[in-house]
Amino acid sequence: MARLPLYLRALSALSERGVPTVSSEELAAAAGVNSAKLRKDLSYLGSYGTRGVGYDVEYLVYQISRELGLTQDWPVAIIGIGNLGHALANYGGFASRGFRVAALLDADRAVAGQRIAGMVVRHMDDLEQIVRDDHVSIGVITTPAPAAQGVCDRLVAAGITSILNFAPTVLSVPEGVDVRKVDLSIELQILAFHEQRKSAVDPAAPDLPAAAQPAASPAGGPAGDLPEVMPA
Amino acid sequence: MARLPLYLRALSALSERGVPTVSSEELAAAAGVNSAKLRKDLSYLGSYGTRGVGYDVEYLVYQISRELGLTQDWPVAIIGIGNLGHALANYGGFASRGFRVAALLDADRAVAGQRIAGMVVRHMDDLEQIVRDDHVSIGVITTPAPAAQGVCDRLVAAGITSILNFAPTVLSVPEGVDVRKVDLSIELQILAFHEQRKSAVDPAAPDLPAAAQPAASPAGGPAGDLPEVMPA
DNA sequence: AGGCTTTTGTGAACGTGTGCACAAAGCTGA
DNA sequence: TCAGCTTTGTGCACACGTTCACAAAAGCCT
Repeated sequence: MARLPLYLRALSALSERGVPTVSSEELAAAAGVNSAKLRKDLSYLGSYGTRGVGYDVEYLVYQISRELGLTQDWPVAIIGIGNLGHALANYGGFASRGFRVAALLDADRAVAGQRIAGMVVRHMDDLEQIVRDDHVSIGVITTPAPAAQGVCDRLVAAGITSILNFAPTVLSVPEGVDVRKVDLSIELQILAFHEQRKSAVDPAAPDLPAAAQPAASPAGGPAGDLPEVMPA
Repeated sequence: MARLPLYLRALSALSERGVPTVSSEELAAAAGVNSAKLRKDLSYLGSYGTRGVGYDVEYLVYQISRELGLTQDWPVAIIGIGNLGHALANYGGFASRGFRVAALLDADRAVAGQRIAGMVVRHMDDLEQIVRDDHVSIGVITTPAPAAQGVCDRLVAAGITSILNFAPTVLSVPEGVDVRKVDLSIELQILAFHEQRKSAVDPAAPDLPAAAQPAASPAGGPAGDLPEVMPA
């Protein structure tokens, strides 16, 4: 389940405060979910609670860590050392939970060779060798969108089956390869959508702005030209 | 719907290539979804397709942009100018679609005053004033986790009702405020989970490691001490 | 020892989202 | 004008995730 990491984080916080046991109600509140859902999720791992008492925090932390595979470490390669790749390389959150940044790669030979976060950036040419030698199991793509699919293909060909994609593209991968995507502009657009709904009292935008009539569409127009219609 | 931004991106790409119309089948493939689902999503906006032909690309781009509220621009404030905040400030993906970084803020007076991405970083003390004067409608939290809830509360008090949270915490907000979260380590943990499942042939970790027996738990232990059990 | 309280684990109802399949609609060409 | 082809829009069934509600279990207090 995709909620286990959330529970794990809440449990870790409790653990640091020295709390020995926690009820499903408390833990659910901390994770922001329904308590019945939480119990069902945990029961999927086995019966690790004690009725009338709750769950043993330390024990549950271990069980979830094990289920998530965090008892081993996962070497991660970051491909594309631009703004975001740079930030991720320096991000402390990786190492804290079983993830280790094993390699940084970039297609630009001016970037390759630089030291970032204590590591030397390698060139894309070495991708296959690095993946093999360092047993990299997870690839993080932080390249520009046009390069993402090509990088993805090379990662898959090199044997990687888990990819975290920050590039704003839909990656196509063969069966058996997991891709998760993080897309900032999509998140913002969803927020904008809801924000607009809240202030829906304003005069609604016209359904058929002259600039966007479907009839006689310019067809070949080099586009990018969003109609600049700005409702009042 | 949360898929509209995906469609919009695919449509924009088609638009740039000068494609005049597109069928639900093609667009669905580009967005990586089922064609029936796509048609249903689009029909929710109204009947903008032509049977036997497909959808007019430019027209649909406009309709979706309007639905998402992208025909107006949304001033965004980034709070917490660390690695990630720095990267986001320089990220071009914001401006490209109706979003404008209106302000950068940080609690550290050594950071406030610096110029980043052509803007002067302001101090947190000015948050309320900045939100009011610049009509900021979306707050992006890139602070460390412990500071996130406090920042969130101040944003909400200042009148912001949409928050994009990068800090690894569950934010609690009053009714009517939308929070979306982007959590790198959760994404990685989900990948690790599936990765472990794939290689599930390895000798399973023990169910009851001595280090994590629930009986006689150390209780007050200052935790953070994940059992260091590493199966084999 | 036995009843009372607390809390888990889960059966069952509910709601939502997904995908199939097909009729209606529009275009094209003769 | 009309037949035939293409593609949308949607009714329907299904599967999944969510939530309620409660019985069984465990601890505690008298």
